[in-house]
Amino acid sequence: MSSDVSPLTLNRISIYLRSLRRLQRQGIERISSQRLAERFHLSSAQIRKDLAQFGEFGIRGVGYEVSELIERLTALLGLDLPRRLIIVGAGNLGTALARFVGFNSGSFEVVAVVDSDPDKVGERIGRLHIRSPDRLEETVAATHAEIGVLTVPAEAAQENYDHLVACGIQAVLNFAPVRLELDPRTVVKNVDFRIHLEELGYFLTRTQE
Amino acid sequence: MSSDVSPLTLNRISIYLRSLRRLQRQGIERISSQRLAERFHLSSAQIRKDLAQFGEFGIRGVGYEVSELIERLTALLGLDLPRRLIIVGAGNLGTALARFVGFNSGSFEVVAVVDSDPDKVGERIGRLHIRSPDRLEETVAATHAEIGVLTVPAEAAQENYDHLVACGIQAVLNFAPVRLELDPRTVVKNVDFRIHLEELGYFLTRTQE
DNA sequence: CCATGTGAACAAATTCACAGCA
DNA sequence: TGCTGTGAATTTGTTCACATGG
Repeated sequence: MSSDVSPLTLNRISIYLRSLRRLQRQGIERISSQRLAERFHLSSAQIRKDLAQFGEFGIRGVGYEVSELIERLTALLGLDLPRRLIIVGAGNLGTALARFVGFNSGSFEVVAVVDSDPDKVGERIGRLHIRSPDRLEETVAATHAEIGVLTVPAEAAQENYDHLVACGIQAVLNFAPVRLELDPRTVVKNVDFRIHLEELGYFLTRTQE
Repeated sequence: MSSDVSPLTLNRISIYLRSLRRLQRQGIERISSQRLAERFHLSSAQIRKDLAQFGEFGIRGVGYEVSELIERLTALLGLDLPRRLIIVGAGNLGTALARFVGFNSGSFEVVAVVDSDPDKVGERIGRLHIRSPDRLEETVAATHAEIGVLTVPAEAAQENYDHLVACGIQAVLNFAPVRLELDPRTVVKNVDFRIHLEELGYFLTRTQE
């Protein structure tokens, strides 16, 4: 289908959805793009443009039905289906993410943690046992994991990514500070803390001197 | 100064720097934008455009001197100065980040961890004790922390941000899934895992049906 | 009448392509 | 000669402003 939606738009859709859920909790049933924008520091024109890409969700002269819009956006992002995560790399970050609420809420759930260190294999993180990557394919198949989370050191990132791809994983969230060489059949989102820190550093040098 | 550099450019500068350091470790002394682009899947024209914003770093007909370019970019990002981080929120994520290598390498260092839970105050994370936010101003002053890292729940993010700002923090890395209402004297970078997961979810729904 | 949905205007970012210098 | 540095062309993203329809 029309898979050519800009990632910027998609990010904003996530934000709209989150905002709408808040409104819903507050019992608000209808909202205009104008008021939604004011409430959450967004742009009303952009809200309309973004939404219009996916259909006519609003009622002219009235606004949007909160619950209906939530449903539509939820379906759009596939949040009505469960998404199972497999974490590769049980260091500080991997371990924390395995327990992290954001990774275990809504439709997302961590179903497996893998680490190549034999000393770690067998250890427990919450209710999960750390597994060896030797049987990654089996693990992926058994748990129906769809999203791989890479929390290995930079040097090991590419091989682990390749391994995940070989096991049928199509979506990867990469925390290793490397540009991976990508298989075209996958999507990868990079989360790179150091880049953010360095950006903040740049700002601090500008303001301090 | 010319503080109006796009964040996109700045992100790429970080990536160039990282790539150059790798080349340096491999003993490469000179590189052209062309070969740098090939090696790390970048765009050569963009490399030149990005660098040219900050001066004439290259030699026509030859390329760039790796070590010199590293020096210049390091200074540009202020990575020649130490940057101290204070982590606010000692949950799973905050605790992991306090120990995370990426947050304790190069010029970055975690110098304090703060949590409002009295049961946590006094506990140790590595060589740091968790402190109470009551004396945040003192803590910031004593540790010379410059960058605040927000790892508190969404509901608590705004107040903790405001508190950091009141204590003189100008740069914040926000992990809470909220759009903060910003003080204009600060820069904030948001890291929002859920947005990334939802983007991946969108892709999976497109390819699976 | 009022807020959506949208073409048209504008702005930002990227890519192209080449003049100019080592 | 061969690369950088850079205007010009193009693509992408955002904002404006209004015709359209509930």
